[in-house]
Amino acid sequence: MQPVVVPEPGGSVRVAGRRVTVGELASVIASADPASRWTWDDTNRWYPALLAAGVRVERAYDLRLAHRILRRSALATWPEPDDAEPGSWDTRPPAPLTSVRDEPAMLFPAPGPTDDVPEPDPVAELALQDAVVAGSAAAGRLRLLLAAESAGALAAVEMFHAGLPWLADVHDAVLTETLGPRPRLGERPARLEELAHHIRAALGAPATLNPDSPRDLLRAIERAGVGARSLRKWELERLDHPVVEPLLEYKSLYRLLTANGWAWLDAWVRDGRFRSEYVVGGVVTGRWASSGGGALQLPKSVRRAVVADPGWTFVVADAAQLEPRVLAAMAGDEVMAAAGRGPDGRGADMYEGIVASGAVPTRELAKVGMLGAMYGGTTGSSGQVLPRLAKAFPRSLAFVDEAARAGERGEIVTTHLGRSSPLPGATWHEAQSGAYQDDAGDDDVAKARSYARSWGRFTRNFVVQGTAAEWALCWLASIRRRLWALGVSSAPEASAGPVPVPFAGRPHLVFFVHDEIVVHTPADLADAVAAEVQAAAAEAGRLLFGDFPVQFPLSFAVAASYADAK
DNA sequence: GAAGATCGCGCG
DNA sequence: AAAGCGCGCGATCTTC
Repeated sequence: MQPVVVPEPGGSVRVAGRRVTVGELASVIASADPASRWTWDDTNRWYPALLAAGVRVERAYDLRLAHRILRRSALATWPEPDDAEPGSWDTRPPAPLTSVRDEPAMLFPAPGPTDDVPEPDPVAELALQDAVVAGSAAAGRLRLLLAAESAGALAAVEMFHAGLPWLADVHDAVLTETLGPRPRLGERPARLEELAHHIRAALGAPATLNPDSPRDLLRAIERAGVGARSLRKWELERLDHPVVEPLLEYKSLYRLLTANGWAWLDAWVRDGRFRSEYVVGGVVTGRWASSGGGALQLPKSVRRAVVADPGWTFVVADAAQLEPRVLAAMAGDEVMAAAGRGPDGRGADMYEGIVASGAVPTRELAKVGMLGAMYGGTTGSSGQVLPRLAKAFPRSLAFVDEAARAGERGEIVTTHLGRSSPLPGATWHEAQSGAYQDDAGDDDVAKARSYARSWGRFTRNFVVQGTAAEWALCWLASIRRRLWALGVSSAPEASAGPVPVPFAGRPHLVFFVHDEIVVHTPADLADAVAAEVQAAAAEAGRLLFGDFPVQFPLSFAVAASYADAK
C-alpha cells in the first residue's frame, strides 16, 4: 500500500481516501497497515510532528529527494530535457527542522507552503517518477537507491528527534582543562592569553599584536624573518623558530574555543542533548551534510561529553576501509576483494591484505596509495606506489581512471545505484574552449588542462564516494529497521529516562557520519544491537553487490562514552 | 552595517 | 598553489 499525503488549501490533508487535519494525520498513520509506504513531498515537513505525537513510520517515499536523483540520473530518462526550467521539486529546499535556537517544537506545526508558491501535486509527481523508473534498464538499482534515500530521510529526522546525549558539565570540564575557566564576554581564556604573550615575545612584537588577526600576524611573522608565507599548520610545522610551538598550540586551542567552546554549548545543547539537522543528500556525491552545530565535524577532543543515559550505553560501529572495498566491488575486482577478506576469509584489514598480496611493502604505503588512486593523487609516495597497485589490481585502478577521463572530457559519471554527477559549469567550458582559440597561449592551454584534470579528480572520487554513501544508506536503513524489531528493553530504568517516545526503552540511532554509526541502547540489549548492526552490514553488501565476494567488516565498540569508542 | 569572499581547520 | 576528494563553520577582511 502506498498512500500519498496530499496537502490541501486551508491546512488540511487528504490521505488514504480521507480528509483530515494535520493533527489527525498521526492517528491515521498509527492505525494503518504498518507495511504502508507513506509518500509525501518532504520527510522533514511531516515527520517531526508525527514523532512528536509518538508515531514512527516504518516506510516512506520522499518525492523531493527522489526527484533530485531521477532528474539527473544517467540510468533514467526524464521526460523533460535537462535544460528545462527547474520546477519546485528541483528548487524547494527541505523544510527546516526546528532547531534548539528557535522556539520549542510545536506539536503540530502548520506545514503550509510559502504563500506565493503553488503547492505541487504529489500524486502526479509519484506517477511520473514511477513511470521513469519503470522505463529504466536499471529499475531495480534505482528503486533500491530511492528507497534507501527515503529511509535515510526518516532516520535523519529520528536522530534529530532523539538527539545525541550530551553532558554539558563534562564538555565544560574539557574546556576548562585545556583553555582555563570560562572567561567574561570579550576576554581571552587564560591559557590563550598566556600563549599570546609567548607568541609576541618570540616575534619581538608589541603587546598590540592580535594573534586572531591573520593579516597582522602574518605581517609580524614576515618582519621577524620566520620564513612562512602563510599561517597554515603544515607550513609552520616544518620551520625551526621559537614562535612555531606556541603559535600552533594557540591555533589549536583557538579553534576549540571558537568552533566547540562555551558559545557552541549554549547554542546547540539543551536538556542533555545535542540536536543537529542532517541534510540528506546534501553533498553532490549523495553523502549527508549537516546544518547547525557542525555535527559531522565533532572534534575528538569533545567526544568525552557524549555520554549514554544511566542504564544505557552506546554501540559504535564503523565500516573498515569502506571506500576501497566499494571500489573493488563496483569494478568487479576479485583480486582486490580477496585482499579485503584476509587469509581466514573473515574480513581482514584491507591494507594489510594488500601488503600480504605483495603489491606494496607497508600498510602505510597501501593506504596512501589507495587514497591517491581514489582521489587522483600523483605526487609523493602516493604517486610512487600507484604503478605497483595498478599492476596488482588492474580492474580497480582502470575503473577509477576511466571515471577520471570521463570527467576530463566534461562527461557525467554515475554511482553503482544510479546517482549521476553534475556537469561542469560555464567557467570550466570557457577554459576548455579558451585553449582552442587562435590566439591561445601556453597559459590558456595550461589552464584548460588544469581545469580538466581537476574535474577528473572530482568524477574519479565521485563514483567511489557516492557508491560508498549508497552502501552506508542501505546499512543505516537496515539498522533502523532491525533496531525497531528488537523491541523494548525489559530493564525498568530503560523506559524511565529522558529518551522520548517512540524510542523510550528502545535502542535507536543517535549519530551517523559517512561510514560510522552510534546507537544509544539500553545496556542489556547492547549485544543484540551489535549483532544486528553486523547483520545489516552484510545485508547492505548483498543489496548493492549481490553475490560478489566482497566483505564489509566493522570495527565495534560498546562504551558509555563516545570518546572511549576508539 | 549587511552580504560575500577568503582563510584555515575540524571531520570522513 | 600542498601533493589528493567531499563538506560546515567561525573569524577577519572586503565590498557595496
